[in-house]
Amino acid sequence: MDQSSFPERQHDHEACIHAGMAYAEAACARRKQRFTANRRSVLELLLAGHRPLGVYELMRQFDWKGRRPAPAQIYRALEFLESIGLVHRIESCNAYLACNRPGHHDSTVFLVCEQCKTVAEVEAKRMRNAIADLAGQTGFELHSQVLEARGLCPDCARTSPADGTDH
Amino acid sequence: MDQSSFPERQHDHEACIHAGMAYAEAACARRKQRFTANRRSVLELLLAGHRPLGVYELMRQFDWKGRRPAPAQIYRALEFLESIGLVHRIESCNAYLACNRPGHHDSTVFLVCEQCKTVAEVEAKRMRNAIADLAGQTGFELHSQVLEARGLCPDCARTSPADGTDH
DNA sequence: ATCATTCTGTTACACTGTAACACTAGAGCG
DNA sequence: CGCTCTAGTGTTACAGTGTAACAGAATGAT
Repeated sequence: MDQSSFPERQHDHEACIHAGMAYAEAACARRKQRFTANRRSVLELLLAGHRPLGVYELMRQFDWKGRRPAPAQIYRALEFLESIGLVHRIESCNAYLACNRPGHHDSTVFLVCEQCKTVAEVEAKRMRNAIADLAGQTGFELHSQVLEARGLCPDCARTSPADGTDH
Repeated sequence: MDQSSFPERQHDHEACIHAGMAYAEAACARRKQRFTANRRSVLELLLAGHRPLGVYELMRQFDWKGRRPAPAQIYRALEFLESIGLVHRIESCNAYLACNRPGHHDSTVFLVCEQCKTVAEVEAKRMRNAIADLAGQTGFELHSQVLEARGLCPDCARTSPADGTDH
């Protein structure tokens, strides 16, 4: 139930969790970095949540022998996971999302639903290139791009019509 | 001194402050809203700062009979100024910027310098349209877009070369 | 075993943002 | 003019976001 036509709902969630974990293991092995329990837990929570999670949300969900980790703990894991391209910060939410297209991390626009908070990642390499060109023309040395669209996913748009009175 | 070729440094700062204030007066008159002392002060600070300012920065600069306003005070003014299109929140900085092209508010990409924190606003209507198309294709109901490029402005790029060892 | 490095656990603090409530200033009206 | 209604203010209090710093544990290299 609760399936729809919006991209990020059409997938096998279990499979995508496994794929994410496997990608992380591989990326760590390749770079000779450690995939520690801390990092593993945070990634698991993000993959399972499947939407942007704030740091306090992560802290609360972090089942850790009864105690709760401090923010720094979470931030370290997030920073690491971002560095290997598995997690994305959604700036307009102050929250973090497990990337479901690891590796394509840098050619994506995020469509953020303001109601149900789901995020779709859509291919947008051309847009990224266009911005790189724009920047280049002014002599700006581009490091990274933040491309986020905010609105309502198809499901929520249907449920709460924008404005009935558009006559 | 300190002039350069990057777009947002080529302007008469005094004139742009006056233009901003005048625009605000006009917009308020048109909408029958009040341009109160609180709102005026915040806008003046942002226009004078000419780069994104955080709320605490604004609070500290707010000269207010010796006392300091609470955050809510500032947020209210910011919310109002955003609503009339004179101020933009830069998501990737958690900070606010007085728009130097009031009215063109929605057809812009922000180039944020990670070193000196200046922000250039460059015309990008086509990019906005492209994203609107992308969203439309998936059935996403678009409300707003966050388009920010991060990197080094030409001045800072010159000062701190990206990487000498690029042979 | 030792040493250096990386990561963890922790404290403490600064910044960002919101809820709630009593109060004040203006606008509209009799 | 005074009354009332509303928008905006001044304030307290708190929740969430993010970083600095440091001691100690775990790992990897020799």
